[in-house]
Amino acid sequence: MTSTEGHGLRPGGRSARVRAAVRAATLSELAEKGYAALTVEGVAARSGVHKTTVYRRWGGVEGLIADALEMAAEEPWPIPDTGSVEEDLRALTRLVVTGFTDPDEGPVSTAFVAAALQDPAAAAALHGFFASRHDQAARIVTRAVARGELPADTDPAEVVRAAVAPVYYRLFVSREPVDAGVADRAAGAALAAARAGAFGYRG
Amino acid sequence: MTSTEGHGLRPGGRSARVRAAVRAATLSELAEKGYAALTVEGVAARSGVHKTTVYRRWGGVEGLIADALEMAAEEPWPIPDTGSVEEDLRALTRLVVTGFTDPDEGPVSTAFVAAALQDPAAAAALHGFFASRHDQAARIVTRAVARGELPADTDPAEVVRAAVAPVYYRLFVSREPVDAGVADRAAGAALAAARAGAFGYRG
DNA sequence: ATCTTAACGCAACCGAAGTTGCGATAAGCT
DNA sequence: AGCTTATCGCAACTTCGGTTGCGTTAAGAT
Repeated sequence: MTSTEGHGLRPGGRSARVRAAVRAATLSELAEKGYAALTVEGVAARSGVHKTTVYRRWGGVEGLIADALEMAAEEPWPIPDTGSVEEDLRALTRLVVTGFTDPDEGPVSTAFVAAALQDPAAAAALHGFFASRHDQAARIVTRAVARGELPADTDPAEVVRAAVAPVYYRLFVSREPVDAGVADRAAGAALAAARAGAFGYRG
Repeated sequence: MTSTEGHGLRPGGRSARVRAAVRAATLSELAEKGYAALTVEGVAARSGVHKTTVYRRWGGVEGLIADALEMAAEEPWPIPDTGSVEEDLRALTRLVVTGFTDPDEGPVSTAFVAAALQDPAAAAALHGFFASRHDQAARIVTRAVARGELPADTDPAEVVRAAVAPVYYRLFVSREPVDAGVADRAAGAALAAARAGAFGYRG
């Protein structure tokens, strides 16, 4: 865990290639067939790596997901910085909407949530992923506080959660359609609550 | 679909017994082992019904979930009515928290969300379930509007969504712990936004 | 009471996911 | 270059979820 490539005990040429091939194949399989149809044999066939190797190094489907999640958590996020909290929050919630409705990345993102619901390791990985996202997105709020747009004792991560939560709620719980309008209203509501001081560290 | 028991073509004694036994076994299995471990064979063994019968009438695991969901959607919900929106909303979000963290009903509720993520039929059933819940909970807001506690053009269901969404977000997406405090803050934020007019039908 | 047939039980079968033991390959070290 | 051993490929096996064909039971109608 010291370097970027810190999983295998022998991270040299062959193992690295195997790892990269399996990771890529996992993402492709998820994008095409979704989580329900993700199988070790499918990933093995697509990657050209033998299935026993995949079973040994990743343990199974859950391991593949967890690995892909850790990879996804590392790459940074284009946090908006327009100079206005309102615009920033709207851009943020719209980013979430596209991330889950886009034909390319949508199935993959959805697969992460689905996997977390069935495997503790994937759940832990997802927790880490969103902790990272909260950290990054919180800057939107801290900047707004610095500009005096929001109360000084506002909890940044809490605003972020309130903004994006309704989008996720419709996507995965109530199963209602989501679009840019939903994103905008969610961002607006979170902002209104923040302005009213609802996200202060003391109630 | 005319009567309460409207699925089988021959709803008489035996079929009804089979149906009830399978439904009960499904809920028990979900509560004990969770959705990931839910199998037709397990339900068949526990219910005393042969597995071929279960496969024929329910089609598979997804059908079992969808059936259980429809059953759950029918039973009403103890919507709070304390006379204060703030108290009502808090009670509502707390109801959600206990519904998913309680050792008994928690795994079953979670299973419904998990199943919807993998099967379109379960997703449709879950959508219907929450549409019903929104309808029932909206009364909290309509009463508040009638009392003059909230703006007249407030969208009731939108307030409900905003109140409960952060709880679900932590449960299934960010994987953060939830308790009564989280429930109270989520209700408070939704209320603050509603008072500010963020849930008016016109932006 | 009798008859028709939908619904169920049963046993055998099929296929794919997951496991195991062993031999082959190639990192990484001297 | 040569050696050691972690890692991978391979084939056979096991297990279990799911399917099929057929005989049996009992619901519902006359």
